[in-house]
Amino acid sequence: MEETSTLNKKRLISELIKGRDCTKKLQNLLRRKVFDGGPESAEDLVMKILGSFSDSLSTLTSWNSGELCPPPAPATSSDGRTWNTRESEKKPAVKDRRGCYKRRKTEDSRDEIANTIEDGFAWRKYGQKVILDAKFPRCYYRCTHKNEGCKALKQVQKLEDGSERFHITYYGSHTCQNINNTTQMFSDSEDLCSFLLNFNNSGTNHSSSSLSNITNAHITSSTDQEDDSNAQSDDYLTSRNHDTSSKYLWKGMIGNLEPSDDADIFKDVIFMDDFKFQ
DNA sequence: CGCATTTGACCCTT
DNA sequence: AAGGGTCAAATGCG
Repeated sequence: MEETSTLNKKRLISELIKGRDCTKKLQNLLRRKVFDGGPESAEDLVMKILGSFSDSLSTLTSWNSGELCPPPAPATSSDGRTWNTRESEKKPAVKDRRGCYKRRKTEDSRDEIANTIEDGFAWRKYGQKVILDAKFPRCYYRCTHKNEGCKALKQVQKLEDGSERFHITYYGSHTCQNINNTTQMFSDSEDLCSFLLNFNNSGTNHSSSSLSNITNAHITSSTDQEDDSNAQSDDYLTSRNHDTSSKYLWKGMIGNLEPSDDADIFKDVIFMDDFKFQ
């Protein structure tokens, strides 16, 4: 098991380095506006980058955890639900199944670790419970627009690792017309990853919830940015106009490489639609 | 006064 | 029976 984790780590790092190198090459091509010809065309590079991200994500999903580090031991819940390792660790070594009751997981439920409980939606707290062996209570929220039929729920519990982060579980999608959640779709790396996941997996059957676990748990770097990739993100992203989103995508990817240069790269806006995928 | 939060009780699931 | 999830009355706040 330990060896597997190490191998996964190495593979992940390798893939990310490959992705970075390809992106740099692509950056150079874009500067020179060379989109084909040569040993590696822009499209080739794009495909390599996507492949790297795809492989990385596959590696991450195989870790089966919301944390960046691989779990010390396999943690599969008996009923196939994807609850965090932290939670399963708390459980005594399974005498019976009493107290194992969890809210049923649906297709559009997902976990995330965030620095703030703010996510751009209006929530109303409807309960708080002290959880067995948990240091902090769990708070229960429902969408303020419940009376309009919106069934979105979320649970918030502070992490016990000493940080000021929260474990947030979302249930259901917002069916209300909540404001402030349709802007800045790709304002941070989390949005970028969400986009990548949807884009890159559009032809596959990946579980969106499991993938969300990973992106959301791993990329929550800023404290002031809203997590508006909320429960509705999947539908939203796939239906969104790619002209705009792709621009942010590439800005995000390349901007991290050479911050001083990225402003020039998109003077001549290049959309992902300019390339042909599949 | 209207809305949000708190909190004890009850319900559901295992 | 026990723990987690939800309800709803009481309370607080602007």
